Amino acid sequence: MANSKRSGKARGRPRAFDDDTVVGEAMELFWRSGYGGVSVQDLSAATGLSSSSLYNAYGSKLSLFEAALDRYLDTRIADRMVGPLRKGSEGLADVDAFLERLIATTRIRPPRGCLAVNTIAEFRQAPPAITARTTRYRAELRDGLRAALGRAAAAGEIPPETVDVRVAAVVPMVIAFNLLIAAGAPAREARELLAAARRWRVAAVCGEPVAGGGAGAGGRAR
Amino acid sequence: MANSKRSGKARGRPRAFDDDTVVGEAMELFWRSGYGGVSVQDLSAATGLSSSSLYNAYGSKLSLFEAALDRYLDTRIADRMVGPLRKGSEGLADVDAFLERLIATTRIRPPRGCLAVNTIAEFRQAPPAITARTTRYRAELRDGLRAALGRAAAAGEIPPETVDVRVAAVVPMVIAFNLLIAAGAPAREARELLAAARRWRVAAVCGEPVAGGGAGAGGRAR
DNA sequence: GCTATTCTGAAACGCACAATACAGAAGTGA
DNA sequence: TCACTTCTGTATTGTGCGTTTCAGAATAGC
Repeated sequence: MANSKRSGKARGRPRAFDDDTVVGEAMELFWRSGYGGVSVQDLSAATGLSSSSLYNAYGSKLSLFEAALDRYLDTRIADRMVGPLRKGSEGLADVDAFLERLIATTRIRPPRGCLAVNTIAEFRQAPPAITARTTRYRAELRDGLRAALGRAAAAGEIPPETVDVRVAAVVPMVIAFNLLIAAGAPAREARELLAAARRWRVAAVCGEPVAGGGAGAGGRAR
Repeated sequence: MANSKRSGKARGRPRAFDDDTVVGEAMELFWRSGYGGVSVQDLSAATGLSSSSLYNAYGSKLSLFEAALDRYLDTRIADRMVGPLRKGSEGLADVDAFLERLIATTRIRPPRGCLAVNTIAEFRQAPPAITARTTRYRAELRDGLRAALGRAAAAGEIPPETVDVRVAAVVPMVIAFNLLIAAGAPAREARELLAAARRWRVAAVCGEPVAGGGAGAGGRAR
């Protein structure tokens, strides 16, 4: 029944493997090849554990994937990527640094994108346990950007009332960027997208209202 | 050996099904559920053909998928979506109409996105026959946008030297839009992306040059 | 020591899948 | 008519998958 964490008093034969290591290996595997691209045999080979041990500890392939995804969100996203964004001391500069960090992930060969975004792309109708985690990913992203842009507004870098629309525009761009990277699209194309995100970060596009989205072929600039 | 097209002189027992209908049904199925989400049994049930007939006619599930993808690219993309873009008589207005058409696809329930983009997202390392078709998709998109923006430049709507950068920015946005739709993201989020694409289409972002850096945060800054 | 509890490894299970074999049906041209 | 070619349905094959079974090994508390 999926006791991935043993209770405090350890009775019986103790575990011969380290839980953190196994989840970490699984994360790497799922990150590189996707959920469907990794078989239990692959997990067994990578961790050195038999399938019965894996099932005894984690219950199912999907449960192990959930643990790996949690690990990814905790360490890679919450800590490494959006942590500085949320807890930074600057405004727009922190957003720039975040986008720079994103671009840096491009250089890994072969490109594996972002595990959370890959998961969104892979599952057509994801089970609730997965949806909850991809939702968390988007929430982390949104909150981090909102915090940084909030500081930017407080510092007078941007008008405060434009924070929300900026966040709403940048979040999907970040997701799209990662999707393109994982899909093997030319890095040049993906970076065009980030350049656009950077402009959204910087300022309201002049001449056209930031909010509204529609308005046909609205205000022709120039 | 996969005679999906019978030669002119029909000898032997004639086919009892219509090739176009079968490929069309397959396209709908793959579009809705993805390549991995459709089994040969599903195809058999949807078309009314036995698996042996399907294999006799198309050779393999992948070959049938290729035919369905070709059909999709021919009818939905080349004809319906980018046809008016390429052969239109206006400039920016044609681009607007194209984006409007894109938004209209959002209203279909459940959202199935774009078959070509879904394919990009589904295949981690796609076989060459698939890659060739997704590449064609991006080429169609790029050429159509380039044609319309070229007319816009000729009409004086935009500076001619900015055509290429605009195309390079809008194409990934369209792809990203479709990916978000297929992933079940809130339509509102996806439309934020298109709103950004529309601004890229419309004009140089005022105050900031389209290419290169302005205001301290241009594409290459830092 | 004993007993209870928990891990581990080899093997196997059931299932769904893509793909095939085969024999008969249904046409063709001569 | 005949011989020949091509389609079609039933049944089956082989394969890989996630998962389970089970017997034994290892350690805890008593």
